[in-house]
Amino acid sequence: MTSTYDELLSRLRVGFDAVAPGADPVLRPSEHADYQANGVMAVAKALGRPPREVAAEVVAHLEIADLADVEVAGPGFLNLRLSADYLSRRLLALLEDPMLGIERAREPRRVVIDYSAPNVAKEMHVGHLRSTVIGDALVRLHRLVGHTVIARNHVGDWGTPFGMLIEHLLDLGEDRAIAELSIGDLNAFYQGARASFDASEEFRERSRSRVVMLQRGDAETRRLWRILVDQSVAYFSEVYAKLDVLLSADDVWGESAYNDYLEGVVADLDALGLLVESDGARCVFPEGFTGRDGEPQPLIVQKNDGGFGYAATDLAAVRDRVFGLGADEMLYVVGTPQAQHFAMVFAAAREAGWLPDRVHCEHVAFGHVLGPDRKMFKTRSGETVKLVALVDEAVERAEAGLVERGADLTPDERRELAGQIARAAIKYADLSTERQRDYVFDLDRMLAFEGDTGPYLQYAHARLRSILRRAGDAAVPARLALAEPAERDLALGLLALPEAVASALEGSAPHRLCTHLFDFAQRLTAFYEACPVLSAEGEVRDERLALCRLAARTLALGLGALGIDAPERM
RNA sequence: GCCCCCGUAGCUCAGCGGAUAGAGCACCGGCCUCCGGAGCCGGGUGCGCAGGUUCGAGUCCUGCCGGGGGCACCA
Repeated sequence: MTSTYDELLSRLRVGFDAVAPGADPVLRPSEHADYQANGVMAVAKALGRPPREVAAEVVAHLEIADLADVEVAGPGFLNLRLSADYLSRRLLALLEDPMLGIERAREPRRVVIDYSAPNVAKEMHVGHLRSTVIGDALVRLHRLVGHTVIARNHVGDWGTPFGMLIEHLLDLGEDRAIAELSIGDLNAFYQGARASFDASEEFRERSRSRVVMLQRGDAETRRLWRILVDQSVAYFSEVYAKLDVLLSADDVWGESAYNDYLEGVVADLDALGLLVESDGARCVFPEGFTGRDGEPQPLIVQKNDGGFGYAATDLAAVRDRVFGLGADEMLYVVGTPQAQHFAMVFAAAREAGWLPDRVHCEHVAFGHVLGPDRKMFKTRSGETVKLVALVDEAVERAEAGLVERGADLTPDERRELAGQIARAAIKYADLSTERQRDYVFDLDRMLAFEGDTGPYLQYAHARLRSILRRAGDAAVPARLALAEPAERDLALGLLALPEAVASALEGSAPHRLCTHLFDFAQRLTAFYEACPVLSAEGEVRDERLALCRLAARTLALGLGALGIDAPERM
């Protein structure tokens, strides 16, 4: 179904084209009307004519009466007010549309989304939260509109630390090591390895030679490495389940997956004449990057010890995703400190011809999670905060809140609901701020049932479901009159969902959908206030129930696209 | 030294070059025997500073100030 916005836009284009072919109508939501078109002033300026005269001419060429009334306002704005007839038709169509008016992509793309990326044998911590949650929302949003998404969890499963980790595994004994890892005590394991490494020259020596054996593909060493990876991935999967994130073990495509291609990357860069040896390292110097002393900035693909830098892995991954997976689009959901690295990798890949212009490639960068002191979020003792601990605490507080409110639930139901509320709180707080910004992690605020929070939106949905349950079956009205302003405002909110989804996708910006859903929930409270539903009669009751059904589905679908559950009751 | 991100109300944050810059929280005052009060209404001259571009700038450009981050072999 074509969205209201697109419908209006294409009608407006006809009028603008008649006066200034190709001009952008600049269609926006409006406080002064339902929508406004701001393009007239620019056109008038270009033509050297009075704006209001141009506006009148544009309006004269419009065929839009079945959709909206148009009125010239101020210096030359076109104010559009959707007709009652159109609104009614549109809402009736939405009742039949499982997508609620959201357009499926005309040309579905293959989108590779790289996110989460924890490290093997290391705890998942608050630093992985944003990548995981934002990545998950982007996966869901792309799938919603019909793109094919390939999730890639670029797990850190390779590199020098594995010598130390494998030796520690041997020192502990396999059974005990597995026991430790399987209960998710990854930090203890890692710190144990670290302690031995720091304490013993003999251990360090073993670790170094173990790395060499690992890189050479020694079978026994690989088997031990595999244990570390498998145990860790199993643990990550538990964390993803706790967060209700779509990632599974099948999406794990760690750094090691590209090992076999690294030499080829270097050889091919060399053959292309892009490789420069500098201080013993083999580097690409992509155009336009300078370092500390104004010198060209290297992207190190092979270190002076012969090992491959992570740039080599990332370049191999780009090649694999473009030519192996046939990606049309690639999103890297990685923190903002990596901005320069990715800019250089993408630039180098483009220079090498591995990243064609047709492939949209974007570093979806995000800011830090801050503690109450506005510094990097740490525990009181200064340690990084485990992701599981974070979620568990949120669940406990949500459950305590349910107990306090005297929710009529069995303990199992209460636990389940507390989990849904806790995840909503954490995810929504993360998703609802513009991603490049840092945000302050404040559980009390994000768990609140009032204000711009996940639980508030869940509540708005549960309240609608409650009304609909009590209403029983209702006839679908033949027409929705929208006699009350609050009904009309709610209807406009329903119609704006496709724009919000499109906007979130366009900017890889889930917060735009969050903003819309919150705005929509506020329209709902105004609607409740002005328009009793169950006590209304006849067609008015049917109409309001239809609006409630659409509203409930809008919230459920919108929250779902963000990875947030919409429970029936709260 | 160079580069990137951020700076909007007391606090947390929206704001796609358009009209009088908004919301939530907190605070104050009102309302409601009403489908879930987890509510509703009212109360506010705040876009870091200075230039510039533009018919129009919180939004774009330049410089500065403040915060965070990056700049050669960790990933």
